[in-house]
Amino acid sequence: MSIPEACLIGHKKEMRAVQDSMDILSGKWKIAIISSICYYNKRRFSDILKDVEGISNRMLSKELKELEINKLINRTVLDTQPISVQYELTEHGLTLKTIINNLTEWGIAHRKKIIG
Amino acid sequence: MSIPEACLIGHKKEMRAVQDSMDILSGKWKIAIISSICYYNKRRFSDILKDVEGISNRMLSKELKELEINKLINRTVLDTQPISVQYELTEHGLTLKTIINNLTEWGIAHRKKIIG
DNA sequence: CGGGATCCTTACTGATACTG
DNA sequence: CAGTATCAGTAAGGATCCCG
Repeated sequence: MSIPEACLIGHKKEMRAVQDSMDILSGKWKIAIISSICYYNKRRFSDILKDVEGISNRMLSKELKELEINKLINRTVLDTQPISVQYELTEHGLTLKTIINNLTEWGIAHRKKIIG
Repeated sequence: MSIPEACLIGHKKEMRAVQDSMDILSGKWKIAIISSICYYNKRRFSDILKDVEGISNRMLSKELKELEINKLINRTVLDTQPISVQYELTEHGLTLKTIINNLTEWGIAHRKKIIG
């Protein structure tokens, strides 16, 4: 992150970038959903429903749709009986892996800090 | 991230860790607020209000309070006329720097991808 | 300047039931 | 199984005014 002297002027660009990320990732569930898919590589609707504690199918459906629109995940209908749908991260979605890992580590560290 | 064969069992622990992080960081503004303070080291209320586009003073006030409760930031009242209040990251809050940087980079990359 | 209080609108969300 | 539809409650957020 070697940041030049432009620091003196401001960080509008960085702030904008963070906002851009959050526009897509914010919301109560998105990160958790992406994590689920990321950790398992491929994941079905009902599996994600179990991974993400507390989410309703209505919300999951909606969030998955948004993630698909933003090209972070791919949706594949499998020809099973009954039907099943598989989600996986796109190449672009995979670039979030670092962030997921950071959040996982930070969550663990934070929990230790709180509990003791 | 060398993950052992425990993969086969599941990733409940990691999922939980991510959720723990998000419980504290989610919300439309928190990450942006932390970024502002992080990038400038010390930042006053009115400055953050300008950095975080679109936030209202009511929301900023509320979010800052929550971040303070979670020990991510410190609040210092400066003895100026009129009064001013400075916020800075705690040691614990500083551990979020990696995540902020990742989000910044990802935001820039994502924008390039979308615009072309 | 840094908020708090009030009011009001919209977005988010869960529960439940239903369909291909 | 993987959603969709409807209903209704809660919470998030904005605008405005006020105060030390």
